[in-house]
Amino acid sequence: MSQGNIDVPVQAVEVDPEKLDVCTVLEVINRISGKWAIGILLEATRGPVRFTELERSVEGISRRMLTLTLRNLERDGLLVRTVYPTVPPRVEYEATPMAKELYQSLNGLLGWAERHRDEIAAARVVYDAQAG
Amino acid sequence: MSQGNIDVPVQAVEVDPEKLDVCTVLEVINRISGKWAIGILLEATRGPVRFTELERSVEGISRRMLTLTLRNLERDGLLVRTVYPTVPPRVEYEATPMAKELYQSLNGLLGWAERHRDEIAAARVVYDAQAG
DNA sequence: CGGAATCCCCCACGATACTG
DNA sequence: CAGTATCGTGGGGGATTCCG
Repeated sequence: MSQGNIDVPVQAVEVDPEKLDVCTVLEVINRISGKWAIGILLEATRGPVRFTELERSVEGISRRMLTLTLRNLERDGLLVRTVYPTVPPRVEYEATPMAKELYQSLNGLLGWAERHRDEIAAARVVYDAQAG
Repeated sequence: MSQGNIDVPVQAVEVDPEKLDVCTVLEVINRISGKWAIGILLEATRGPVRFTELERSVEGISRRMLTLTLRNLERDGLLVRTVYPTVPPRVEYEATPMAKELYQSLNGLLGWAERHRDEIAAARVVYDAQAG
C-alpha cells in the first residue's frame, strides 16, 4: 500500500528488443515468480529477520511455504541463514547484497505497473465485455 | 538514460525497500511469469507478427499455449489482434506502446540476471554439496 | 491459416499434524 | 521457536484431434 514516489521517466523510450535475452530474464522471473518470494525478500532486505517474524509479516503464508521459499532463496544465494545455538532456537534470515540489488532492479517494473495499472484494468473490462 | 541501456551501474546502490509495493510488482510478475509470455512479447515488439510466425519463432510452444497466451496478453491490453478478412485468414499481433515500455523496464532485471548468473549458479553448487 | 475442444499430467500450494 | 511429514487440490501446461 505504500507506493513510494519512484522516479521513473514517463516517456516511452524506444528500446531495442534485440538486447533482451529471453532465457536470462526468464531465469529471474522464475526465481521470484513464486507466490511468496518477493514478500519474503522485501522483509529480509530491511535487515535480519526471524522465522516467526516472517510468518507474521508475510500475510497469508503458511509455515510450509515459508520454509520451502526460504530454502530456495538460500540456495540461490539470495538469503543468508544464521542459526544461534540458544534455547529456544533462534534463526535469522537476511538478504545478501545480490538480493538487495535485485530489489533495486525491480523498481523499474514497479514503475511500469503503477503507471499502467488502470490502463490494464480498463483493457480487461473492454475485452470481457465483448467476448467472455 | 535511466532505463533504456543495459549498462546498469555496477555498484549496488542502497535502495529503500519501503518504496516497493509488493502487490503491484506481483501483478506484473504474474502477468509475464507464464512460460511463453515474454517470448511472444519480444517477437510482437519488433512489429506485427502472424500466428504461424510466432509458432515457429517461439521455440517449443504448442498451438494451444500460443493461443491461450495471446488471448491473455490481448486481454491485458499488451497485444493488439488484427484480423484481415482474406482467404486464407490472416491474423496479426502487435505489441502496444504499453507492452514496449514493459520491455524497457525488463532491462533492469536483465542486467541483474547477467551480472549475477554465475554467482547464483555457484551458490547452488555450494548449497547442494552440503545438504541436498 | 488460425484457431477451439478434449484429455491428461505434474507440481506449486494449502491444510493439518507432529517434533527437536 | 523453527521447523518436517503427509495428504489433497487446482490450474498451468503438453499432446492430440477437430473445425470455418
